[in-house]
Formats: sequence, structure tokens, C-alpha cells
Amino acid sequence: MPRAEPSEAVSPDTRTRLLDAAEHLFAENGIARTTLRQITASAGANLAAVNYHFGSKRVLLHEVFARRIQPVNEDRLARLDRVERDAGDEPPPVEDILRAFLTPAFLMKSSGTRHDFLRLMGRAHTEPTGELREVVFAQFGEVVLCFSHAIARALPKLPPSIIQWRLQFAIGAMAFTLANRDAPGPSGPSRHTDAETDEEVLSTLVEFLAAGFRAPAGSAEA
Amino acid sequence: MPRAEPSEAVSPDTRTRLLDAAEHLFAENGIARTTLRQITASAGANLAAVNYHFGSKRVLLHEVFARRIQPVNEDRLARLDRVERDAGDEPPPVEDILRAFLTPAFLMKSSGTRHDFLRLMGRAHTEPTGELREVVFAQFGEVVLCFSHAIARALPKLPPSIIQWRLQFAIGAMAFTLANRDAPGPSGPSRHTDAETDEEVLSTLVEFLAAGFRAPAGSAEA
DNA sequence: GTCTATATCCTGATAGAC
DNA sequence: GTCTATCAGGATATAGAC
Repeated sequence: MPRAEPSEAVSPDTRTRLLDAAEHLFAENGIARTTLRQITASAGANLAAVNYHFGSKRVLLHEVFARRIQPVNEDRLARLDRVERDAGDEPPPVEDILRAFLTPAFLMKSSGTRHDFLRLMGRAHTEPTGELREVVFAQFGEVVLCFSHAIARALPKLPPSIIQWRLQFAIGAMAFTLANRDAPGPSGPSRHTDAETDEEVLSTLVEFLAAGFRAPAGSAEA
Repeated sequence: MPRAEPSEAVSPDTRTRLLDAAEHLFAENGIARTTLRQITASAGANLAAVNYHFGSKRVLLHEVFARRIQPVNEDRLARLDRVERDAGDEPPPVEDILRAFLTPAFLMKSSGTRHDFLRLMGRAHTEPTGELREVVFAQFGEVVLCFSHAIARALPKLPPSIIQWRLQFAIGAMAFTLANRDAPGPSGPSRHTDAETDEEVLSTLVEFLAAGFRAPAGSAEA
């Protein structure tokens, strides 16, 4: 019987090892720059394995995302539901709505300890793979719609178009932050700062975005 | 004498046509997916032209950015300077600081009418080209530092680490918005909304971010 | 400076033995 | 299911005529 902990050489099925390796390499080096040879080598599998198990690199890419995104989005909607139920008649505070949206992406306690997918998730909103955008946004768009409605209820004075834009800004801030966690380069704010936990960063982001959403519309018109 | 307007077939030097074509294609299809063949064909030049004028694809890429980034960053610092001078003794409002940072990227009146570079600029913060990040952030990091100091003066109660993070969020919102202007897919908020001008989007972003920066630190601690 | 033609390499994908 | 060996295509880059 193999050991239970999910370390490297413990070898679940080849299929799973390929997914893990691809997830890691996609996050680390970007999707376009990652080759099947790197993936199979890192997974301890043969070059032909990708084609046997998935048929093509693109299908592999889709599977990498499908494996993680669905739980995250379900978690988002479940948290939103709970936040709205807990609030009773009143609409819940924006902080809670935003936290319901952001927490699943930041924490990812579900399915796997590693945080490779966090950066990959940031990449998903970011890379111009065309193909990928459709897959990601297919499920994502529906979730965004639910949250924009929730925010509209919480902030009834905001025009819908403003809410759409602010959500866009929020997603951008989230994606950029996720994509740059542990990334090299001077973009990460904390090189000298003591390392923040994910929860602290999340709280910092929530309070920033919540204040942005609460801004009265039109306060900075030209 | 050729016509003055910068339309397609008017042909400045081959070198400039190559830069323009590369800028356009990089913005449209991403950097990794753009080939030298596409660039030279689009520029009406020969495949060998890139190598003759630039030596390699990477140098071409760097030149594409260097041509635009420096003016943008100089513009940012100049606007920041003016904002701070106009404010006299008091620190200027955050809105003005943010606007000084964002306007040059959003408007780009300087050097060229086309807005291809706007999306490319979004991509620059986004694509994991490794190589590119260094080039971009080399100058960019200095500019960010100036603005973070300006914000620290405007909002003296904020701890520096919080300012760093909020700047990170702001850059993410900016980059994401720039990268997705005119992009396909459901990520753009305005499919049914009437088309906003760049100035309107800019104002919407400024008021959102300013409110975020003004949020008291620690208001959303866990 | 610009072209044609080509060298060299690496990619994703496949055929077929085991 | 996994391997070896290889294909066909496209990438960057270069050599050398004009």
C-alpha cells in the first residue's frame, strides 16, 4: 500500500500526475511556454502519455482547469447563498459578498494542498489563449452575474453599468494579486515586508474593494 | 512625397513598420503566439527583415515596449509633479495622484493614435515572459515608488505595507481593464451598455480606487 | 537594405512493438 | 497502459545573391 501523503514520487495514476505536473508548469512558466515534453518528464511519464490520456495538449489544459474551477465556483455560490441567508431581510454588507467571491480562490482548501493553481487562476484571466478564456468564462460568467446582482441589492443606488465596471476592477485586482503571489520580480509588494498570510492579503483586498464599491457614483466625473 | 497620415501602406522605414506591426500583433494575439512570419507579412517586409533590423525577436519585443513605455512613465512623473506643485503645502487628493498615474496609460495621446499599445500594456503586467517583466518593471518600479511615496504623504495614517498592497490592487485593476478593452469574451462589462469613452472608464476607475485607498486600514480584519 | 533559400531546432502528435 | 521511434510542420535565425 502506497503512502497516503500527496508528495511527489508517490504516484497516483499517470493521468493525475500529468494533471498535477501540467498545473504546476502552467502556473510557473505560463501556458504557451510549457511543452508536453516538460510535462511528461516532470510527471515521470512518457511523452506519448499525454496523447493517450487526453488526446491533445488543449484537452489537457481544459482538464487542468475543469478539475479546479468547478469546486471554486460552487463554493463561491454556496458562500454567497449563506451570506444572504444570514443577512435575513436586509441585503448583506458588501464585505461579506466580496469575501464570498474571493475566499474560495484565495484559500482553495478544497482539492489539494498546493497553491500552484492560485497563480494559474490568475493567469487564466490574463493569458490571451483565446481558447481558454471561453472555457473559464463559460462557468465564470454565470457566477459573476450572481454576484453582480447581489451587489446591486446591497448597493441599490449604484447604476448597473457602474457595478459591472467595478466588478471588472475587482476581478482585475484579484487576478493580478493571485498571479503574482510568490512570483519573482519587483511587482510583489512584500520583499522586505514580513510575509503576509493568505488570509491577511484577502482581508486587505476585501477592505480595499468594499470601500471602492461603496463610493458614490459620479464622484470623480471629469 | 508620401501622404502624411499614418495609415497602413504609407510606409515609413521598414524598421518602424516592423515595430508597428509587432505592436499590433502582440496586442491582438499575445506575444508568444505571434510569429516573425506574421509580423513581417503584416509589415509588408521580408522574413529576414526582423533579424536584419533587430537581430532577434526578443530585441524587437523590447524595442516595441521601450518606444512607448518611457514616454508614458515620464508623463506619469510629470503629471505627479504638477499635481503636487498645484497642491502647494497640502498633499494633493488621492484622486489627482491616481489620475496622474492612470491617465498616460489610458490616453496615450503621445506617440501614435492607435490604442493597440493599451492592450499590450495590460499584457505586459500580465504575461509571464520573464524576460519582459524585467524590462518593463525596471523603469516601472521606480515610477511606482514615487507614487507610493506621494500616496503615503496624502494618506499619512496608512501603514506602508498597506499602501504597497493597495497599489498592487490598483495596478491589477488597471492592467486588467486595459488588457480587456475591446477584447472578445464575456469579461468586458459593456456588451449591451452603451460604449464608454476612455475618459469615462478612467473616471470610473479613479473614483473606485480612490475610495479604496481612503479606506481606514484594518477595517476588515478577520 | 532587401530579397531567396535554407539550416537547425523544437513543437505536438502518431504508429506500432511490448 | 506504457514504451521507442519517428513524422510533419513551424519556429527562429542565417548565408549569400542582388
